[in-house]
Amino acid sequence: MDLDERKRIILEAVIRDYVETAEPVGSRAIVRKHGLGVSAATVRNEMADLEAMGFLEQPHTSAGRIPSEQGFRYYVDCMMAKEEPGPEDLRFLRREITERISDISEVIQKTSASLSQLTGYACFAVSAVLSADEIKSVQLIPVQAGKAVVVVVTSAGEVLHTRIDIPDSIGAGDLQELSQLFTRALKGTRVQTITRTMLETLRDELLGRREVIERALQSLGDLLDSSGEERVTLTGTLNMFNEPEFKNLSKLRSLLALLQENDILKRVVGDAAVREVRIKIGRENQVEEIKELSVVFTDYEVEGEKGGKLGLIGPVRMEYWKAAGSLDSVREIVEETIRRLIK
Amino acid sequence: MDLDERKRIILEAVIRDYVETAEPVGSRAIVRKHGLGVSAATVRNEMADLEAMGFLEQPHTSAGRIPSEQGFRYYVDCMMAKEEPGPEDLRFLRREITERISDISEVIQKTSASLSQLTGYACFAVSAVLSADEIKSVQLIPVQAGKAVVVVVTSAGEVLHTRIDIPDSIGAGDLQELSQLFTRALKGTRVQTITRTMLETLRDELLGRREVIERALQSLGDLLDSSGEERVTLTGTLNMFNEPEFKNLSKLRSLLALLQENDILKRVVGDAAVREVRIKIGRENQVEEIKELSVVFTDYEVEGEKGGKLGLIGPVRMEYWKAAGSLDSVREIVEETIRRLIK
DNA sequence: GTTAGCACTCTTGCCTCGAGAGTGCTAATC
DNA sequence: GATTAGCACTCTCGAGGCAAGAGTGCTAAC
Repeated sequence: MDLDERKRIILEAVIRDYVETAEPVGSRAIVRKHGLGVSAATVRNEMADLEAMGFLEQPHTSAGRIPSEQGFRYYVDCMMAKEEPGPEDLRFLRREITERISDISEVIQKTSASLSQLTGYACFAVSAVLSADEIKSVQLIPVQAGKAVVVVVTSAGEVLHTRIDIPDSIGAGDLQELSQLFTRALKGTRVQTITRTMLETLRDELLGRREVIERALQSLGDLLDSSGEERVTLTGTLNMFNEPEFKNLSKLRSLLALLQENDILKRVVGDAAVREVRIKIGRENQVEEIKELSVVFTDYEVEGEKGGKLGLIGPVRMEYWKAAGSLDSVREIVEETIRRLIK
Repeated sequence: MDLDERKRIILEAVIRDYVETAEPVGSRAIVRKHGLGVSAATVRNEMADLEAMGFLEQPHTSAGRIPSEQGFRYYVDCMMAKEEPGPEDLRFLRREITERISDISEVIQKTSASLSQLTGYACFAVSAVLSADEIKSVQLIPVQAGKAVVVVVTSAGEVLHTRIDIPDSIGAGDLQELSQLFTRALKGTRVQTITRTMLETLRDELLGRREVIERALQSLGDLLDSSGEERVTLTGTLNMFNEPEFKNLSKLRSLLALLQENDILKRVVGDAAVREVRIKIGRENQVEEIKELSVVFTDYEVEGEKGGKLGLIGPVRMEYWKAAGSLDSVREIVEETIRRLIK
């Protein structure tokens, strides 16, 4: 479906004005603002065509037009130029994301926070599972009679830990020895590739202190499993109070439901990792809860491997150009920052 | 200011009905529901008295009465009986808070979540700074060339960690040796009592590997400082959507502002730790942002020492009796659980 | 001290009406 | 054939009016 030049200009005008004002856009307003050398009547005819094609719609006769989801889709696919953040904003992002950062989850956290602040939309991040991440150390630290803490440190500087019970017969020296055994056995192994079977094999090799090993291995397994879980961060939801579409509680509620249900977001963004900005507009989202919202998101990679996801959530009437541009810039920054962290 | 029996009954009736329905309560409704052997006209006279005393107010002539903040205050101070959760709910709380818990912050997290689920209000927790908590181990783990992670484990099973840069000249063996030195020097020391000066002294004792030690001590100090920070957890804010007072966005917004500003809550609850349920109703809160909300909170202690705080946030029209009762019960459970964790 | 009765007040929902904005259509114009 | 001016038409939105409903305050009787 191709549009001639004038239709494209009019479609763009409607979208820009509507995104800005949240009001239906009339033919007069368009000639007044974008004065394109023809009269309002001509614009009206064109708009009627665009409506017939499904790109515009009317809330009621005698209101102006608003872009349909299909209209936004066409614009996003065929006409839109991404808008990168200005130099000032880029400096802000770079500073927030890279400075005073000590591990990856902090990078993600800061990225999400600063991105939502910058764009005025809610921002989410699905954390990376870095397969390049290797185990560096496994320690069993006694903390009280009968209790110890298992601490795993990875090359990215992530620290996983959990408590276990230990029999009284095991002393501090035994634990230290065990720590060394574990560390030696697992050091250099990629977190993702450690399987339960590997741990089983390890158990067989360490038959001596059965009980501790049993528990330690059990919780090690759990720890590593949990590190493989994708964590979801969501920030800036309060921004949305400024959007007029959230005056009625229904959309607001659907948005805030995301706060409680991590799974919704994971379902929205799916598994594919293409390192491009993708846009889902309103009902294009298969997930019922957010059919009234739009999601703009992208994947980041580290050392050529799949990382996590970053995205912005807003009303259908969203500044897709800015959202997409910001995500492009931020992805660069995040990838670089993480690369430096784990290298 | 004393009230005779009948006024007390009427005040209670107004409060109970209003809390339940969120509608102004009329004289007829009271005789119909609580039939106290007098006519509506008599109740009207009494209500006029109560209004004159400042316990009730009218949204407008010819609506029913609603309790004023002062009315709630009087009720809470002089008449209210706390309502503990039923056995079913207690079992739920105990299960949620005590089972499958591995460290204190998890206890707090779970407590907050289950309490907000149970009461239907938003729940917050200001984390404990446990002075009984001792350092058990300090480890320096090399993760990449020039990078190491400092891991501190305490007797309560908390694990603090941060990354530091190390000069290339320092090998894994050196770091291990340092770990032992640090651990030996700090083991058994209470986290709270470690001061910068102690760390300075330690530095002087370890003059040998200046640079690493410098950095390690620096980040150790930072780590311990940050562990002394009170962390704030807030859960169940979505519950509030069900309350009719949040139909207009202003109160909702003030509530959700808490999500972003931890400090607000800290300012509300202050520092005093009296291990009693305290109630702040509406404008009694000095903090501007939540003058339209009520806060019910308490402190918990561990081994006779100040722990953290737990509280519920709701509309002024709140079931104070249930909130207070639940907090009493939950405090018991939390104190016991933490005691078991650190002992 | 209590109650019944009644006039009064205020909200709420519903209706109507006019202003305003924008359209679609037709006929004239370029 | 595309463009435009003109005009009737439609729809929303806010204001104003009205009746119903709920609850009160006051007075006079019990």
